[in-house]
Amino acid sequence: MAEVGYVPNLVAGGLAATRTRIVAAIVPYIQHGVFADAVQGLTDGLRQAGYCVLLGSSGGVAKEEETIIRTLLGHRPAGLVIQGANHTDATRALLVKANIPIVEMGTLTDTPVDMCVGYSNREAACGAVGHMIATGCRRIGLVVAPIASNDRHSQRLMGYVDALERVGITHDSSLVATARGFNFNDGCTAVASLLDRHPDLDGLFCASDIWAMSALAECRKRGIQVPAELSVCGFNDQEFSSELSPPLTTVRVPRLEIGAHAAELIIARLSNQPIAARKTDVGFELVLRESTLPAS
Amino acid sequence: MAEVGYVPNLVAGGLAATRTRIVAAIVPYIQHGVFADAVQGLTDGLRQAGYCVLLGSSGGVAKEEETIIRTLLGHRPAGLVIQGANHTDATRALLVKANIPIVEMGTLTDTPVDMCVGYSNREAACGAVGHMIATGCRRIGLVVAPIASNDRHSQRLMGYVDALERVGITHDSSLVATARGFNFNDGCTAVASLLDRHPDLDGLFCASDIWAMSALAECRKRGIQVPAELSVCGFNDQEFSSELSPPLTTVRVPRLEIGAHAAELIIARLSNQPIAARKTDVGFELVLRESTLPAS
DNA sequence: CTGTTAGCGCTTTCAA
DNA sequence: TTGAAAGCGCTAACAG
Repeated sequence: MAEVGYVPNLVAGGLAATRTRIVAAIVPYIQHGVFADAVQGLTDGLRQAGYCVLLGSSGGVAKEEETIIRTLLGHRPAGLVIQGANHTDATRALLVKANIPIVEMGTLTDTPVDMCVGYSNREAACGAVGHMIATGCRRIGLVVAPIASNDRHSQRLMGYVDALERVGITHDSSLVATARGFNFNDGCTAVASLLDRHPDLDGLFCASDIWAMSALAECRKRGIQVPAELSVCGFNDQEFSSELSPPLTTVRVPRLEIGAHAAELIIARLSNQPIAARKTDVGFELVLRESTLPAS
Repeated sequence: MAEVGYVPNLVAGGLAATRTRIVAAIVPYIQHGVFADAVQGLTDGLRQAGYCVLLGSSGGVAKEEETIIRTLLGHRPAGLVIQGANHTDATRALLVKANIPIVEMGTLTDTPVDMCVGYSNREAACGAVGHMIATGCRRIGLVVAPIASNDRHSQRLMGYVDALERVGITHDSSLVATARGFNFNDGCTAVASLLDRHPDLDGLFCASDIWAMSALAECRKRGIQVPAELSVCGFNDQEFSSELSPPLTTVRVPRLEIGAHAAELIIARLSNQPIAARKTDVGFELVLRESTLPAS
């Protein structure tokens, strides 16, 4: 049969069985290394169990996310994986109503739609900023994504504030710059405005390595010594981060593993196996390199 | 209707209409920035026309690719997009028989299964190596992917040979190192073996920026000055490439645009619009930075 | 255990 | 123009 080149019609099969072998995945940007890694882990994990990934990219816009989810759900996926945990009410309702296994990735929440696998963005950011404080930084800037539309980055902002308050530094919101997107140039714009407004900064926490890369470039341009004059810390430990000049201090998160674990959770649910926990903490690790001062 | 939270069953719709609004996409690695960019362009372009992307990752293995394509084709996609143009005979037969619009990305071939959009890997590599030769390099190493399974990289190898022969240098195959995968460490291994065997190299062309990043790291480790002692050139112009130390000379290719154009082609076909050409050359650009000697 | 039949939820066609 | 009916190609449930 296979010799004749027969390819079974999975659409008909899906209709008949009222369940497909498709899992929907929604990420803000496929291009972003962090999400790409998670999708890779997810795809590989699912493939072994015979599932395909139906991919959607929201651009980080909640309303877009809703539209995409509606479409993807129309294809009656057996499960759904999504980045983050802050969705519109309509989205949440849609997800609940779909009545399929759902994994929210990259964050931890006590109220997942169904399951979540990630790490504490707040604690990770607090740890990173805490390290900068421990090495003597007192005036620390922050570059984040628009916090209204990005729960992980709003958590990182909270972690930043936590670390400051812990040592009695009051949070100055003018030290926070919002980057428009996850591109090098978006980071440059944000960092430049921060550096213009606050020449007295002695630390800069960039909630994405790509912006830390922008920061290093901007500092080079302005003749600011890193870390002597300004400590720079990133987030994600992307592959290039150790190769920047200076090598970047950052927070390492198990990106591929997050996707792989999401796949396991979905598959387990689909085969009626028990789930260890609705919430899986994959942890994080502070990677100390040369863009921050050494701990004394 | 939408207020009640009704989500139309696209599976039933697909069966009834005998055509879905799904386009299959197969790339070697989702993680690799180049493919992620192409998939992003594709996804965004298709979404506007109401199509979703069903994603597959082959790991660069031809046999895997075949299996994945068979599965994806089972979902009766309206079109299919795939990286590269060297497929197994069975794969080609499968694609032809599917009788849907197909775009092969990232390469140019005179015998596409249906359509292709990309650039000449051979000419691009020839241009890059030609530049190194023009700046005085005579003993140039090459780092590529396994050429048997990667048509784009085998084209780059040909371009490398072209450039050498043009100035009368005979190709020495011991100067070619194969990197196992597209990771920093894979590049380190390949570069290290090359540097060990050939301490007299004065140039190194890495067919992927990630390996050029490895090369810069390896040179730093060994105290080799770049470009004074060894010129290094990459391929792809990834976002980090300008931020390495020294900034990397590389070949820029319109990654996002390739995906976006593939989307346009598929959509045009699906709406019975005429296609300008089966073969679209999106070109490339040599980006000269500091990891190669200045042209004198 | 094998063979048959009734749908799955839509689109499309054809009749009213 | 609107409405009814016939499938799309499978799976699952049932009867033999």
